[in-house]
Amino acid sequence: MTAPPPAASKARDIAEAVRRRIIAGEWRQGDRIPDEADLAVEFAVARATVNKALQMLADEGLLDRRRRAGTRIAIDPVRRATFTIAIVREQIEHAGMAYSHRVVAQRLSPLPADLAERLDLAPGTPLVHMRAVHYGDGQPIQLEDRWLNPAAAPGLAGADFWRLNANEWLVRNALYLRADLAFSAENASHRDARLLHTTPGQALLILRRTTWNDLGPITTVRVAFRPGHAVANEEPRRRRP
Amino acid sequence: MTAPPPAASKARDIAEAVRRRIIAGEWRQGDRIPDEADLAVEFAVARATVNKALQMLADEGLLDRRRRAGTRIAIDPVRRATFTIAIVREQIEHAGMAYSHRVVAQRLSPLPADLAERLDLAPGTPLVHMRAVHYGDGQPIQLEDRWLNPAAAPGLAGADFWRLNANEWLVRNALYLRADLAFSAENASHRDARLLHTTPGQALLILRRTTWNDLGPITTVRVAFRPGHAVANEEPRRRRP
DNA sequence: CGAAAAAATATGTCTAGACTTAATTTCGCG
DNA sequence: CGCGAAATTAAGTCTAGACATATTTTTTCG
Repeated sequence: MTAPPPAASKARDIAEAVRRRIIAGEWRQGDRIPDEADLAVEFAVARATVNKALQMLADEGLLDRRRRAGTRIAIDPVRRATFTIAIVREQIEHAGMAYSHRVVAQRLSPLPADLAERLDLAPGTPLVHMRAVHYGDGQPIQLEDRWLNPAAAPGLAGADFWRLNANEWLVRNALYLRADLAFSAENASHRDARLLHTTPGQALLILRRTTWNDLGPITTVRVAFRPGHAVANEEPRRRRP
Repeated sequence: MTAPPPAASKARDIAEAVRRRIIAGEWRQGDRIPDEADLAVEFAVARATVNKALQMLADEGLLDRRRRAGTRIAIDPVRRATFTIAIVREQIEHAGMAYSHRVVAQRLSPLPADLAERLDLAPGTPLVHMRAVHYGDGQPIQLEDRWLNPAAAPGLAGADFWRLNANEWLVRNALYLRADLAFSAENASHRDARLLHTTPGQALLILRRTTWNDLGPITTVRVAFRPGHAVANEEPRRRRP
């Protein structure tokens, strides 16, 4: 009736059954649930299958599991949500719009102090600083303000970001090991407003992302979405249709 | 030096090794990587262990796997990030502040049309509408504007939200099966500004969340964070210290 | 040649059993 | 009674082998 079921499997069925028991109040917050061996008998499966099912629920934050202590319903069922950060172009084209982008500025600049701290680099280190706007059907969709660390992205010097899309170049050439990201909101500056075709002061959703690899920080970027844009979570894991 | 390593295991080691090969460019975007059986031989482990490792990377979005077709490096390595939405009180107390909250309004109201669509209910259906402010050390931290569906939350009628924390009551009494959430930004209304001790027009980070169970939509809430607040992702999975 | 049928193959999932490890419980001793 | 050592327990992980299930590739036949 709504979404395609996430494919069945014994493990998923068991996870679902346990989830329902918790929701139905059969097992209550803080309670210990039967151990894997007992559940394996009840559901007539191998213990490994029960383990997989309970791991899923623990990853969601619904269960707390500890060796020897057993599995308990989380006292404060913190819930985790997964957001997918796709390549801008993909996003725009996926929405059926024609993609284009424009590089507004690009030059080697000394790193400001606030970013230096975030990147764990010395203030004043020269990084490539660039700004670009991404358009869908000619309308600005998002604005990126990016600092690139040549030391951590070999080949960067040769890349021509006036023509290429930095986001895409990075995704293809400088995969990262770790990423920090955070959502916040800011009032549009005059520059933001001009580039996004809106008015100064307009509330903008901001995504800041910093990525790292073995060689150090690769890049930090501030993405400002066009007014009204929302970033939503994806449903559990959906297998291909 | 940075974060505690996410605990070792053969599966995680293999995932890490594969990730590094991709990052090092040994295997390139779109390429097929060796199949599970070969990797199992190479790493001298059982195939199930390789399967687990590759599943992890596929969940992250780094790999694309298909039966018979094999495993390929994702062409557009979409990356997924997990955000944890904790209970406000927990969050505030965790930050070392004294928690308090105040219910600003609560009454049965007919559901507005825009929310009716989101909730898949008939417009005008009477739901409980409430607004509350959450404080840390007396300063407003977030503002919630919530609509509750008594039909999906048995026991709601008896709950006293003038004293209890709705967020917490819900978490403890109306666990959900599905949640939609989305981040956006809005300029503070006069009411937002008054309740959050800020000025109208100030950019606010907004989180909208709607939860569902078998009986239908349970609640939909608009959370406005205090100006400057950012919501960050958590690092991969961190086991307890 | 082209379409339908058959074979091959890589991942998906499960099982039974074993060993490891963190934590709790029990026990023995001063 | 208090404390530390030892036993116990439940989850964490791995293995070897099996079967299921999408797909792709090959073969067969009209």
